[in-house]
Amino acid sequence: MKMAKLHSWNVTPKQAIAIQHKLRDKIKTFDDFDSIKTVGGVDVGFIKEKNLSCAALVIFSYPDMRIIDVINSSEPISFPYIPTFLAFREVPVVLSCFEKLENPPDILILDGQGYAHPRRMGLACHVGVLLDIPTIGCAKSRLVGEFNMPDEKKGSYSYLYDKGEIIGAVLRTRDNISPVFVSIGHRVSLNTAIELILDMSITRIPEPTKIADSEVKKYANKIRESKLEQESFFKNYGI
DNA sequence: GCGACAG
DNA sequence: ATCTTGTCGC
Repeated sequence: MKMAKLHSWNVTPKQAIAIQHKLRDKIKTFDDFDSIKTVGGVDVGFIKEKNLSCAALVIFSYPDMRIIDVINSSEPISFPYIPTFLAFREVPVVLSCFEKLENPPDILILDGQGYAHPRRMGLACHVGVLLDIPTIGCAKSRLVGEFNMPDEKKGSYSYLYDKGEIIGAVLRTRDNISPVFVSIGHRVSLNTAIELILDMSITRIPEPTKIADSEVKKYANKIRESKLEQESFFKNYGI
């Protein structure tokens, strides 16, 4: 798909903050999409020895949730892991997956926070705004905000608050299993985000994220194996 | 200054 | 995230 003019990814934390502040005004906190026919899930993995970040973007038909496409890509690691700057580490390789895609999914689920971020610009918002597509953030743990534990029953949730503002929801996707943290990314309301995540969850982690996670691990292992091939190749040629 | 801190 | 074996529980 076509990409808009992007900002640099080779930045200092101070520049990263400036970028987050600038992009923050572009977030659409309301539903802005037509009927959902496809949903996507992305996840990123790292191979430190090769300084590579790899990603898997899985596209599903909706609501039947059949896998209709799997796209992989890898890029050099360009940024360290620093809380609140996750996007600068993971977005580059996610975008390279989208460059290989003709049509983006109607909704994209990311493994991390969206609006539930100190500057309201978590991973899901960053990807959503840059590609201008509907996104939802679903994280396994909290970055910021206060909340009361929701009831143990699947479907129950409580709101995540920060500085007097609702920034997301703590949602139970399974009975008696630790909740997930849902927040909007772009062009989706929080209520819709909660409903969709619940609808796409069979186990604790929503299917798009779960499948993307297994796919990226498969892909990363393939790259690790090819490393052995490369080494033997050099050996065979006496390099 | 100290503690917290998505993946 | 990644490194790693067995093990407790539905």
